[in-house]
Amino acid sequence: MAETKTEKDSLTMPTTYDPKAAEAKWHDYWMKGKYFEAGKRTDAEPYTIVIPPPNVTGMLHIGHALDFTLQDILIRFKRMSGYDALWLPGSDHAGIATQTKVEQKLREEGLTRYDLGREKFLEKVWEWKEHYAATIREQWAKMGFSLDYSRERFTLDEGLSRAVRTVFVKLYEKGLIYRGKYIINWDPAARTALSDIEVEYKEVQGKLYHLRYPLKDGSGHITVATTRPETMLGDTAVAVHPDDERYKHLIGKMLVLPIIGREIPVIADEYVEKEFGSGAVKITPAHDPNDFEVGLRHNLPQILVMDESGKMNENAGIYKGMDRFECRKRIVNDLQEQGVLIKIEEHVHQVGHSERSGAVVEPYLSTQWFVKMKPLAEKAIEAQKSGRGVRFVPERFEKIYLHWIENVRDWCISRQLWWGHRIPAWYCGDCGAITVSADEAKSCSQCGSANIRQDEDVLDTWFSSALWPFSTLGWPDDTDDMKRYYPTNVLVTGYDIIYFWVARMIFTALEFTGQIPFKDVLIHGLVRDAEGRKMSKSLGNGVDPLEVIEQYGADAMRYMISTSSTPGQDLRFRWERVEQARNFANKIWNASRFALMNLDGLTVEDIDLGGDLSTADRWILHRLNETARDVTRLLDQYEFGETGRLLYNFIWDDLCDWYIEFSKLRLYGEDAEAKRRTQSVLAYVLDRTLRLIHPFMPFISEEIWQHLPHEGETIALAPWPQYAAEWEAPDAVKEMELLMDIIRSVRNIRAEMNVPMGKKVELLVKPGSEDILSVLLRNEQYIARFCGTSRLELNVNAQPPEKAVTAVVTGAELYLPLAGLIDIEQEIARLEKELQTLNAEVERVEKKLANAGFVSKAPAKVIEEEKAKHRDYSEKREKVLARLAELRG
RNA sequence: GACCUGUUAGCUCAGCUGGGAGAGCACCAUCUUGACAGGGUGGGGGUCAGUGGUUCGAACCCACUACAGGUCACCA
Repeated sequence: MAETKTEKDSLTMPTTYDPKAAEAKWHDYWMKGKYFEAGKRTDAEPYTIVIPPPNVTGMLHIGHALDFTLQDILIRFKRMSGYDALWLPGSDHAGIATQTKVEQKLREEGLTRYDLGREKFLEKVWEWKEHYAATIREQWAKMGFSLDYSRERFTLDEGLSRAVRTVFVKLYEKGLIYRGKYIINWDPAARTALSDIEVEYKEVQGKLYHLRYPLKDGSGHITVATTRPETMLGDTAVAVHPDDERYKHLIGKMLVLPIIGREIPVIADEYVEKEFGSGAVKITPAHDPNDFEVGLRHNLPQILVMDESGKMNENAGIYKGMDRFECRKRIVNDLQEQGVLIKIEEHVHQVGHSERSGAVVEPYLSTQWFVKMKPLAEKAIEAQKSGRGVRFVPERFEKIYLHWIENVRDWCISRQLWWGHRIPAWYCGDCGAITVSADEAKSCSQCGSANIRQDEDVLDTWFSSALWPFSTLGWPDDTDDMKRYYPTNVLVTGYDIIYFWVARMIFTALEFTGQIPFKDVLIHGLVRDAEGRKMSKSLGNGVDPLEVIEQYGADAMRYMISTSSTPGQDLRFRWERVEQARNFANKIWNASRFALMNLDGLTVEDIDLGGDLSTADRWILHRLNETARDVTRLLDQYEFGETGRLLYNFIWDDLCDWYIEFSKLRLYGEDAEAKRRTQSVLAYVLDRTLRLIHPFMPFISEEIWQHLPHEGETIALAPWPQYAAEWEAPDAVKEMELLMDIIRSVRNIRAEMNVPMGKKVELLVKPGSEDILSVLLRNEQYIARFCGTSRLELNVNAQPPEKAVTAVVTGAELYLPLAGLIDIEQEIARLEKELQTLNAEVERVEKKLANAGFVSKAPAKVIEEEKAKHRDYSEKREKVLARLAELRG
């Protein structure tokens, strides 16, 4: 649908860009056109990104905006470059996080999940989910993301749930999933198990309590130290090092545990370090991971002294029912009274906290499901080290990934929650066997009894996230999407979830698809506040992307956030930068407005870049060509910041400040043919420029592009500008640079000498500079325009008048006669300052060129450049020196 | 304790396989020049944290030091 607009359109364009109207309009238009649905270009190469699914816990924050914007830039870039681009959207059920939120809401109504029961509670969570999934979609729309909604997925939808059960069953059958009683990280607030990485260790100023346990035979005692005295209620031994001379004679003897009175043995185990503390360690197998291991080796009883909410249980005797921290206070008091507590030391140590609830994590003996990591990790390590792994950008994150996976321990995957994938395991009430099945089990696989009961627990959220890149494409079925779009091209995410997610996707993908899930992993940093602090609810320093959009527009936000980022590096959110981006959008808007006012109904068919183009025309086409080449290269390298700067400079400096100013004379001039050619170039360059900026600023580029002469329904599908050698125009570049040099030089003098606008400018050219003169003559009007005068005179003059200012330009002798405006002293001072800088430059280059090592070893190109600089600076310096001599008489 | 990242203009940051120090904001001067004052033009401002090394040449590579931030692992 080729359309041509007339200049009338531009009259309706206000002098500042109004993002609101354009944004709503174009997003609807894109959706109606289904431009982002993949699979239409069957002959094109696919390019796939699967979105890191946001949690349905709430609204998207500015960190999401960064992550998604980078993806949208890539996907739009690739779509325009001709790929069959698929950006697959979705969201994550986020087990603990979502359940906690809904429970919080219930609590406000005075209810708990138990009041509702599992089914009713889950209904509430689904309501919550629907609400936030819809909110998230609205936010995506506002940010202008080109997602393929026809393929949207949710981690708990039917297909993905089936993938989860399939993986569980297969791993179980391979012996890579097992159930067992181990020490796990227990969150007493959420009352669920956690995996190792869901525990955050924080440095805490605690105390080290030294306790004296008496020997049963009354022959003495052993001193042990602990940071958690309440766990002594569960002690079942005291361990010493087998070679420790101090204790050797006590090994095998019995101690009497104070308060409880239980008799516990002194055992020998190499785990104990002789040098630390007293060299004797109390062993609590049910409440400490190391003690648990020791307990297994020595067949010690495992005594739990707390319940699931962190309260002391019946094994704690008189402390039963007390909260664990309350109990600590009381027991310390009691131990002191009994003379057992002999010393309390201040002790700084790391204490694990639940990543979700913030509660102090309790190492807790409990029966849970685990994934056996070693065989899976080995495959992943092998793939990575043999070069068949994923490519991390920046590279350094590969080390972090490898370090983790090389040291990973078994993964606790069961959670005592309701919101999530229920574990597909059934226990037989008759024979006790476990039946694991991807489909609903009806009877025990061992004895056939129908008296079976499904495991109450659900799987860790990250278990389903780990399958995301392929489960979303239809796995375990061998779907068309799976065949076409897998493995995906790039995963874009923050460094904070490399362990949680990236690593787990890699090893599960290798295990189940035999391929890496994505070729590249682009790691970006975190968005921090203006002071560099992490954004958090408690600080209240978070930035709402919708507010940014409300104030400055989605394009400004996108441009700001994407171009402020360097791979792997955090960035600070500063409103000034959004403002700068908004101003940039406005600059584009106004440049376009100018073009539209002056295209006189030009159509696509009218655009003709052949024929006799002006120097400026050829120069801007050359610059556009270079810019397209560099932007393409930089985007392929994920250098968003550099790309943004390149486009900014090209648009603001080259296109607006130089080319558009140059074009005015021809657009306002009498020569109809020249005017038409310039209109062509202007329309063409603007069109291609909008395409280049479109991935960053989709709305404004579409809005303007639709007003311009164009072909096609949307700029989102317009072909990406390609570099073409035919647009190289070195001669035009050279001439433009000379002109710019002259103009800048004259402007500089104007400003320094306070020459008023409109004052006649006379340029004198020394005899012998005829080639320069011809360039000047050809561009007389332009120079006048740029120098702020309508009266320009060009003269050949061997002897400049005394009251003239020297414009130092390479290849020319230029003087501005400014009688009455300057005095000689002033000009001498100005020239001397200039001489100083030139001297320094010449000296630097001469030193370099005089260096034998440089001349013999540096590349020829570099030497040539230095020589050219030397000629340039020397020439300018000669002029200044000569002029100074003249002025001084 | 191990490792990682940073330290560049008053502020926030670029500087993409080593080759004359950049941007935005702020500051000063100036311009109501027919797209844009959210603008134009011109200008001031930096021993690129420090020391040593490699190199013809270092903000960039190597070593060490200082400071800031982070990750991981920890012994009761």
